[in-house]
Amino acid sequence: MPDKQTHIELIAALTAVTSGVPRVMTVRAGEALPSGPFELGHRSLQSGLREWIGDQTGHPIGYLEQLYTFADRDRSSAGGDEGRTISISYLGLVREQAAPGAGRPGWHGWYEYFPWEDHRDGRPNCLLSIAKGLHAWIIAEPSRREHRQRRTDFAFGLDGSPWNEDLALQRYELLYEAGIVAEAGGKADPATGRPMFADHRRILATGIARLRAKIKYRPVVFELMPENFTLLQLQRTVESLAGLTLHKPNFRRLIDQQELIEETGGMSSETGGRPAKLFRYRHAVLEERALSGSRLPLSRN
Amino acid sequence: MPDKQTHIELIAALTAVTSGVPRVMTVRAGEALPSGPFELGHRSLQSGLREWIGDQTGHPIGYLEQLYTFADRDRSSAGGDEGRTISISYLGLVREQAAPGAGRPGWHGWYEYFPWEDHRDGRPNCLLSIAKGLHAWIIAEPSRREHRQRRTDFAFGLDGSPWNEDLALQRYELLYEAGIVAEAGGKADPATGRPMFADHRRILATGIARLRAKIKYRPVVFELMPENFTLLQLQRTVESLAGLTLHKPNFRRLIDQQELIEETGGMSSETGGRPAKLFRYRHAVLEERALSGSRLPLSRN
DNA sequence: TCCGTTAATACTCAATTTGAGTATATATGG
DNA sequence: CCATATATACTCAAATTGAGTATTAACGGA
Repeated sequence: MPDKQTHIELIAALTAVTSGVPRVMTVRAGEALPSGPFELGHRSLQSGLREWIGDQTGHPIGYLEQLYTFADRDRSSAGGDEGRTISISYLGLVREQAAPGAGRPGWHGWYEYFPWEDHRDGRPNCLLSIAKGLHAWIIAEPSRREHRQRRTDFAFGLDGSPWNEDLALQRYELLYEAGIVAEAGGKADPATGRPMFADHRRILATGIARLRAKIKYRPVVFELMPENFTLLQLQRTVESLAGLTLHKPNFRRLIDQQELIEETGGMSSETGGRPAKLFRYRHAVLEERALSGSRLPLSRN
Repeated sequence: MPDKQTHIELIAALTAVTSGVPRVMTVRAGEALPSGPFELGHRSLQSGLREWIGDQTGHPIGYLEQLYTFADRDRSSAGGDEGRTISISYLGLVREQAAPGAGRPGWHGWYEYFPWEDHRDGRPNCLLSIAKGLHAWIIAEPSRREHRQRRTDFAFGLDGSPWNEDLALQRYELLYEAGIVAEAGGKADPATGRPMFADHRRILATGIARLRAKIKYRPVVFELMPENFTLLQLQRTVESLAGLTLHKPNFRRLIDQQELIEETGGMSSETGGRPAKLFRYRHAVLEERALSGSRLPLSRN
């Protein structure tokens, strides 16, 4: 074995929201995330990925954030020992756009891959069969039973725990550990969602969890919105990402406390009710602004 | 050029808190973070790093979290084109311990490298000279003046903006961009802190920012505490990390609302006042628990 | 022994922020 | 002109947070 090369691979979880559905860009008929080698010529990882995405898809990326770097041997795609692959994964946000033409890479809904994550119409039924599978795993090993039970209850909002949308990654990893998900040898079952190549679904879960956490303290949603939008459109976008329904009056109050948006003057009468005011994001003033605050009990001395 | 190898390097920002000072493990007389090549034999990045740290230092790592992966050519240490280095950086937390013996790698205080980050005794004076340097940079380019001013005011809590301890990374990157910091060609000045090799100080800033954000919503402080501790010790540790003083009664209220700790029954009379109850972290019950909640206005339907 | 000092611990109270709900206004399509 | 669908504006109680006060328990000299 003369030349055990290490390959550096960039993987992108690109997300857009169209008509209330958060979608991810895929290749291979929805089975993989777009990825490519990191070329030596690139100035940095980010710029390498940006260039590469610009070429592969027509979509300019507004927002790009590093997710995680993987090199686990036991999860690598090329199982053998002909070198190793380091995968550096990114989350990218793309503005809503017309449906892509034929021949283009496909956009698939998040919740095809994670049906248990969408709670906008209440707890999805697939959670019942998932809970059954998890229970089998919990009782399979008496010595770890209690610990597994606690982790499961916490992650999936069982036995009194509330559902927490931020735990998308923990949930996927628990299903993986329990062998329920197809990538971990589980049997095909619509309740456990559509599998993906290698660890791509895990990367997508990482991206979802990161985005769900981030919309609460940084104004990243606006990277997914068109220039002008109504408050309900904004709310629907956030709801689709969080997989939850929000309280309309309170959502509005929250938004205008932050002073992140301003009226354009225009109105929209798309939806059939009273026409809504159009708003736009106040780019100029607020590029680098934190939303929430300390959560630590400061003393002012 | 036959063999343009890509090197994978692991870099660790290991932190411990001793007697109210957060410290980082360094090598080369405080000029660099410990780092080493990623060997092909390792099962995963994390385990590779754990092994390696275990060998190099006597300290077992309780908590280890990936920070960021860098490959920017213009920040690489070996400036030439003999291949490229990918640096994967980690934040590790180490429990308080007796002072390390001679010959061991050294622990240096965070605030030697970032004197402007410690606000426990009020705004440090070094901020005055830093603000002066930043102002020169702001007015140097009239077309970007307003934008630079806003970013500076926000990051450093100037002109009405409050100081936000979470922005440690933004602050360092601003100083880098402005050429104030020695790594970016700035002149030596105690106010701008002690420089480090290559981009190691940037990695430390990333770790500090991550940890400051994380203590607010995950119980990670306990990774830095001894088995038994008093409430004031806990408070002092949090304060040292955040670089802020906290309001004692409210800190206590916060802590026991979370139900993260329990009394051991013992007392401590170390400090000279009334003896304090000793507490311990409730490992068993709470390994995977989120603290804060949604910040999204849910509807309960 | 008494008194100043240093903490620990226990409360109080007003100001904000949240959660939840109600009321009114303005479109559209029969 | 009315049913329907949404937009927008308020209200109000409950919970959380920020700030401060009071009391208790040790120690170390004078």
